[in-house]
Amino acid sequence: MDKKQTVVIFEDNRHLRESLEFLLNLSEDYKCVGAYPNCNQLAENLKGKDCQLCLMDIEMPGMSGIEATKIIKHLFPHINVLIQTVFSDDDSIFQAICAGASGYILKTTSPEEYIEALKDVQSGGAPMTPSIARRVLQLFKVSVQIPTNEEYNLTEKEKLVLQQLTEGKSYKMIASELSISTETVKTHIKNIYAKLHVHSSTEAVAKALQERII
Amino acid sequence: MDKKQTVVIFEDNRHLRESLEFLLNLSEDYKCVGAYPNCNQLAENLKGKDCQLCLMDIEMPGMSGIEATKIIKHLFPHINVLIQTVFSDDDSIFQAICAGASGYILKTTSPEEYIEALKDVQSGGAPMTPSIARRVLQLFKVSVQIPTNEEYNLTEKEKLVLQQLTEGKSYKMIASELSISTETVKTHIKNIYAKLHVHSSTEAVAKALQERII
DNA sequence: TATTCCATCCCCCATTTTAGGTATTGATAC
DNA sequence: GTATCAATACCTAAAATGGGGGATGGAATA
Repeated sequence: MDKKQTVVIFEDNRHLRESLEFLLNLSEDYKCVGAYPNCNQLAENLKGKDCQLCLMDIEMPGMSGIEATKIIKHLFPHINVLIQTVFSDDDSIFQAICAGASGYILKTTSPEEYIEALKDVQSGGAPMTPSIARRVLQLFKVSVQIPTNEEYNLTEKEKLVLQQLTEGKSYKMIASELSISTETVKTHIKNIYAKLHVHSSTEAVAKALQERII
Repeated sequence: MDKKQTVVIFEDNRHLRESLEFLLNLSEDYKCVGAYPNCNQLAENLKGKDCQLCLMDIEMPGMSGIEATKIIKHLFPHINVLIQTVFSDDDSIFQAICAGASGYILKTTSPEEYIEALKDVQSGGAPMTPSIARRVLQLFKVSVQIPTNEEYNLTEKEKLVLQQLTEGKSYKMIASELSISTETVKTHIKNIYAKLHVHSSTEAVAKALQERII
């Protein structure tokens, strides 16, 4: 790395804030270009600073670190936000991550690990504790998992037809796509409706997409 | 914790496998109830073992640890799978996590950290490195974010109607739901079609659900 | 061999949806 | 004070869809 990474600190505890500033400026790879006790002038504080990384406290008077993170990621998407907090409060850290934070560290962390976490973020990592990671994983699984709703016993052709339906195609288009007559498409769709217990294409598409039957 | 946690090991390197078994049986909290060099008799190996945790190598002759993880999570969803690997190969670890793994550790990890990771998993955590965590985060954001497809300029009423449409309702049902005439519903839907550039309800529903316009 | 299941096609008929319009009201903007 | 737009509603006609049948050949299965 050629140049020092620029860091801005938001931390209401003066002692900690100044310690961090000191620590960063001591290091070879980082320099602190701003340190503030709250986020009430967030935008002005960051404007024109060429800031690459934010150290963000969660609990601060006025705007919370989570709100601030959202705003930063909206105004300056390139800035990585690293949350720092006293207690490992899963819920607020989780919220912070959802708000766009790149990771978090405990304030009880040793100076070496602090710098380590900064490097993790810089190299594209997202430092977080296992319990946070698990929560993220679970959320992720919820939205990605295939809920094994293959229980409708659709045949291969029926799945194909349903697939086409979810792409918004009409009977005619499906027919030509699958090289069968529209009457056959109709028969398949009738059977699909019976199996899914629906009575219209919109219902079928909604069910297929929401339960990922496709 | 009252009883020892039961662990099964899948690891093709005999030396490592036996070391792990030894390490686990030495510990206060774990006992190894099986250790196998591959996953070719996976189901039989786990059946009737009351196994709570699996240590799973990724690279093994025959079935890979990722395949094995999928099968385990399908057959025995309660079992937590902890991936162990020599190199921090982001991609396969990521795949393993998608397959349902609860975390992973490097084989170079010290015995203390090994036990630490096991405890993390047991207490609901998901040990992983920052780089993996970042990838999971990114994927998570991709699947959760609202892709700002508010660019269709739907009015409030139109969004409402579209919402109902995605629930599979007919014009009549929407009309009575929103206490307007079906003719008005029709008008709204015509406008929706024009704005989304679609020509049927299935297309509209597909677009709405896939792009999360709802 | 008989039976069952799947994929294919056809018919009829009622209902729903789509595609053109037009029109009124109220609110907001210029 | 006029223009614009959202929301409301109606009309007509064409097109698509849904629900009820029935029929055939082929493959798998009992």
